[in-house]
Amino acid sequence: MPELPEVEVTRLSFADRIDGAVVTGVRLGKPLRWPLGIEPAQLTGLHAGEVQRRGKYLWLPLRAGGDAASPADGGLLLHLGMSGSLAFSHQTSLPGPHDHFDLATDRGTLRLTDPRRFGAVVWSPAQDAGMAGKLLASLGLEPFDAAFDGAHLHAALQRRRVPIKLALLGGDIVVGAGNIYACEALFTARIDPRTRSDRLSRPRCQRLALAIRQTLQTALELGGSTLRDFRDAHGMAGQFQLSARVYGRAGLPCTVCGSLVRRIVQGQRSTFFCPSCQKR
DNA sequence: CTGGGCTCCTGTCAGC
DNA sequence: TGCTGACAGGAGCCCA
Repeated sequence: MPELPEVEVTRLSFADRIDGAVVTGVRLGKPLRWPLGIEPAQLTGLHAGEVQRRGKYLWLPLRAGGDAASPADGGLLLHLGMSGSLAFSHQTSLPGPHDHFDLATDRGTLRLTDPRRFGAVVWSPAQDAGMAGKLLASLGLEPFDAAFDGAHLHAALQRRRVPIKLALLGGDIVVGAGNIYACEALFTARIDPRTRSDRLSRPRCQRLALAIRQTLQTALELGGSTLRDFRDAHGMAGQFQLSARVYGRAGLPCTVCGSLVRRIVQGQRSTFFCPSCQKR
């Protein structure tokens, strides 16, 4: 589920409220992708800072408080995997079978619900150290970073021979576009998802860079996509899926030309595209 | 280094 | 109604 827009919508929905909260306890459910990496009791008493996002990861700084740096300082790196969602609420119900992490604070409880458990909550001493450092190190540019433009995309793609759709999903060139938004951005840029990355001309890379930004921006404004169960930390569903032009529309007419949208498989994942609008 | 394929786990839905 | 298989928004890891 959660691609950049959903993660950002989630972040925005609780960032103000958790900033400054003091941890009062931690509850763990079933194991997630990786172990927490710290004794849960050691988090009690730490002060939460501003939640940040990097790609599809969230980083919640936790500090001992006071002015001086403390050996206890660090933070939690959170990832929603395929089916995760976060809720931050005062009145937290009894944990259900898919509630695998609760961070109780004096301002409410941050709860990760994740049926498939591909998500993660991992302690690191800093964003650029430990497990977080390792996971974030290989990420590509943020799509809204000024440095991400057609020239950058073109240069990066020159070194790749995989189909462009897979290069986008890789996340080491540009982060944030997952399966839905990669399909949608390629449609907007009128590029066939099977096109070899190194065959894309500079003008087409320019179009694609713009399309990626535009697609993610629109999704953000619509509150993300809710295909099955995505909710932000207020429990709100997203609306982007209603405006998807190719994703999930196999066999339906293209909204631009009327040709039937096709579904193919790339890297064991579905790709949707219009064979008429999108060129190699 | 690149690229391809597998894997983690559970839920849902289509088809029989 | 019940069973089976396909498929699902991510991405690390192993191997050639």
